[in-house]
Amino acid sequence: MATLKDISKHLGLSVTQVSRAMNNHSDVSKATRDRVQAAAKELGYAVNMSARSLVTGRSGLVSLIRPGGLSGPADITYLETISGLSNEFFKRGMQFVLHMVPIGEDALPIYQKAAASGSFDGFILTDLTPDDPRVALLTEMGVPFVAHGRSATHARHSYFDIDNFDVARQHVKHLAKLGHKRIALLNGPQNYAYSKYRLDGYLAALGEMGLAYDPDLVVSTLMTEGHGMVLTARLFEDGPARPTALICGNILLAKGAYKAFEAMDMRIPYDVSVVAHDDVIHDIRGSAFYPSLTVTKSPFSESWTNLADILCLEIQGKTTQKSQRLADVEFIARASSGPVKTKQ
Amino acid sequence: MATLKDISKHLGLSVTQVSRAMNNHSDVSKATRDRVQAAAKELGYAVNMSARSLVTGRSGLVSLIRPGGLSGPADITYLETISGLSNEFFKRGMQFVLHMVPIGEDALPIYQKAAASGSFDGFILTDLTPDDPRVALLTEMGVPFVAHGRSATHARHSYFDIDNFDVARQHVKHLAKLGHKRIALLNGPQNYAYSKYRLDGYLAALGEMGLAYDPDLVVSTLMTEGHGMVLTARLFEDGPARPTALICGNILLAKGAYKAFEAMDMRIPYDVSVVAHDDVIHDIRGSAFYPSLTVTKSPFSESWTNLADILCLEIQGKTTQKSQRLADVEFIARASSGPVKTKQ
DNA sequence: TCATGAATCCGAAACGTTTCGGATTGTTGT
DNA sequence: ACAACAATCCGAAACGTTTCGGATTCATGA
Repeated sequence: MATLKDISKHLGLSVTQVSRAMNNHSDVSKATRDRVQAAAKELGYAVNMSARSLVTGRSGLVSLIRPGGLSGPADITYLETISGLSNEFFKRGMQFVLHMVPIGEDALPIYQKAAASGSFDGFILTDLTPDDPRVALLTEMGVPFVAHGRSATHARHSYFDIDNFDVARQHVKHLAKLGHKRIALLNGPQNYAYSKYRLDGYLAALGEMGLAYDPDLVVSTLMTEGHGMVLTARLFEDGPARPTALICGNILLAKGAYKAFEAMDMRIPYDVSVVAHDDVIHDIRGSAFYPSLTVTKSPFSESWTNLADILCLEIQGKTTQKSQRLADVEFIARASSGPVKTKQ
Repeated sequence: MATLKDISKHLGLSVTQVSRAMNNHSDVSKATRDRVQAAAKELGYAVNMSARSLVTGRSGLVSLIRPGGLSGPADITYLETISGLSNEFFKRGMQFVLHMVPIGEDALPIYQKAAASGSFDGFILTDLTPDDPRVALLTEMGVPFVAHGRSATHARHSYFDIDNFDVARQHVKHLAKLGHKRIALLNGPQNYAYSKYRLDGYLAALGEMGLAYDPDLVVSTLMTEGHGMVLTARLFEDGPARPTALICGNILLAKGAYKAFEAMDMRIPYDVSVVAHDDVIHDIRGSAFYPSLTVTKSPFSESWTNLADILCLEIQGKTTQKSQRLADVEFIARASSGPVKTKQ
C-alpha cells in the first residue's frame, strides 16, 4: 500500500506538497498537482483513513442504531431507509455503520457508548417518539445527529420531517368541506411522534371546522393491511354513531379499509369517503385503487438526501444553528372522497 | 476526550504501561491494572480507534456491499441478514458498514475500490452466483472475505453454507421411496448458486433412484407466494404427464402451491405430495400448514455467528487455510407427503 | 536597485496508539 | 555473596497524515 512518502520520494517532492496536491489545496502549481496525481494512480495510492482521522479528528463514520429489532414484514420500509441512507453517505465519501439492536435489549446504553467512544462523526435517529430520550442524550453529549422526524419536547435539534400536523389537517378540512361530520382516524402507532402530530392536526382541524371530537373514532395501530381491515370493520359497525369518512395513516391501512368496506357492502365514495397519506414506498399506488384514492402525498425517498445533507452540516459544525426542514405534502383529490350521503 | 497520556500523567505511570494495562497484557501487576482501569473510567477514557488502527493496520471495519438494490417485499429476508450480521460483528467489537448499491449500477467496481482503499478489514458476500466475479476479484486482491453460500468455480474460499445438494437429494429420495416417479421441482432463481446445487442434488437423486429426468418438471422462480401459486398451477396441468409430487424451494412457494392445489381440487397428500425447504425466516411455520408440511429444515439465523466467526479468523490470518462450514439440515416428515396414488 | 508581493515549496510537529528492546527491581538457589 | 530469573516497568520509535510557520524564487513597480 503506497503512502504519501512513497510518492514524495518517487517525485522528489516533500510529503507536505504531495498531501496538498492530493487534496487540491491552493498553493500547489497545476504542473505538480498533475504529476502527483499521475504518480498516485501509478503507485496505486489510497489515502490511509486512520492516519487522516487521527489528525483531523473525524472518522468519516456515521452510525444508525436501530432499537427494537425486527417486527416482521412491516419493516420493509426500514430496508428502504437503510438503503437510501447508505447510498447518500456513500456519495459523500462517508461510511454508513449499521447496528440493529436485538429486540428486548435497551438501545440507549448503546447510543451512550457509541457516542462516548468518539468513533463516529454523527448519528441518524429514526422512529422518533414524542419525547425521545436519544435526543436528550445526544444533545447533552454534544454529539452531532439528525432525526428523521421531530421530537416534541426537545425542539432545538436538527431534523427532517414532513408536516404531519398539516397532513391530518388537510384530510379533515377536505372531508369537512364535503359535509362530513363524523370522521374516523386510523392512525399509526401511538408511540411514534408522527402519530402524535397527526392526531394534533386532526384535533385542530376539527376545531377549525366546528366539529365535535369523539375519541371512539380514533384508533392507533401498526400500519398493515390486516390491521386496516379489522379496525375499519370495528370503527364502522352499524349504528347511529357510524362515521361517514375515514382517514388512513398510510396506503396499506387504506387497502385493508377497502376490503372491509367491500365486505360490509359499503360503496366508496357513496356510503363512505376514504382518504390516506401516501409515502410512495409500497408498490401500491393510490391511483391504482378502485375507486382511486384521495391522498396527501410526500415521497419517503426524498428524506435520505436531506438527512445526509443536514448531518454533514451538523458535523462540519460551521453553524451553531440547527437545520430543521419540513418537506412539502401534496394534496391529491381523487375518486374515493365525495359529498356526505344525505339521510334517506 | 481523555487519552492514554492523560491517564499516565494522572497516575505517574508511563504511557506504555497504561496501554498494556488497558489491553490486559501479561507484564503489568494486578495492582496497577486496577488503578489504571479505575482512572480510565474516572477520566472517561475511550480508546481512539484511528490511532490504534494506524499502528495495528486494522480498521475494525467490515463491509457488506449489496448489489442490485431492492426487489420489493421479497427482500425481507435481506433485512434479517443485515440485522443478524450487524449484531454479530457488534458483539466482536467491529463496525458493520453497509452499502446498498442502487439498482442498475455495477457493483464490482465498488468492491474493487473498497478493497483497494484498505479501509476495511474484510467483506461479507451474499447472494452468491455459481461463478461469482466478486470471489475472483477479492481472492486475487488478497482481501479477507467470507461468503454466505458457495461459488462453484472458485472452491478455495471461506464460506458458510447449507448443503443444498443434500436438501434436494433428501426430498427426492423421500418421495421416490413413497413411490413417486414424476417429481416436480419449484426451484429458486437460477442465477443463484444455491439453486444450482439444489438442481444438481435433484438430478443426482433421480439417478440414484432410477428415475427419469424430465426438464418440463423443473422451473426456476423468485420465491414468493404468488409465483408459487401460478407456477404450481402450470406444472400440474391435467394430462398424462402430470407429476405426483412437488418440491418447493421454500415455505412461501409451498404456501402458494397449497393455494393452487386447493383451487385445482387436488388433495394433499392423497392426490399430490408436497415437500419444501424451511429456512425458518418467515413467520409461517411448516408445522402450521394444513396438512402439515414435510420439510428439510435449517435455520437461516445460524448463519450470522458462523459468518462472523469465519471472517474474523480470516482477518487474523493465523491460518492460510480457508474455513468452509456446511450446516446440517434436518429432515422432518409430516403429513403433506404420502404414498403415490395408485391408478384408479 | 530595492522593497513588495504572489506563487510555490518545505521541515517539523502533532494526532494517540502499540511495540521493541532494554532497564530496574526483588527473589531465589547455590 | 553472587548469578539467575521472574516480575514489572519505561523510553523511543513508528504508523501516515495534516498543518503551522516560514523559506525560496521570480516578476513587478517605484
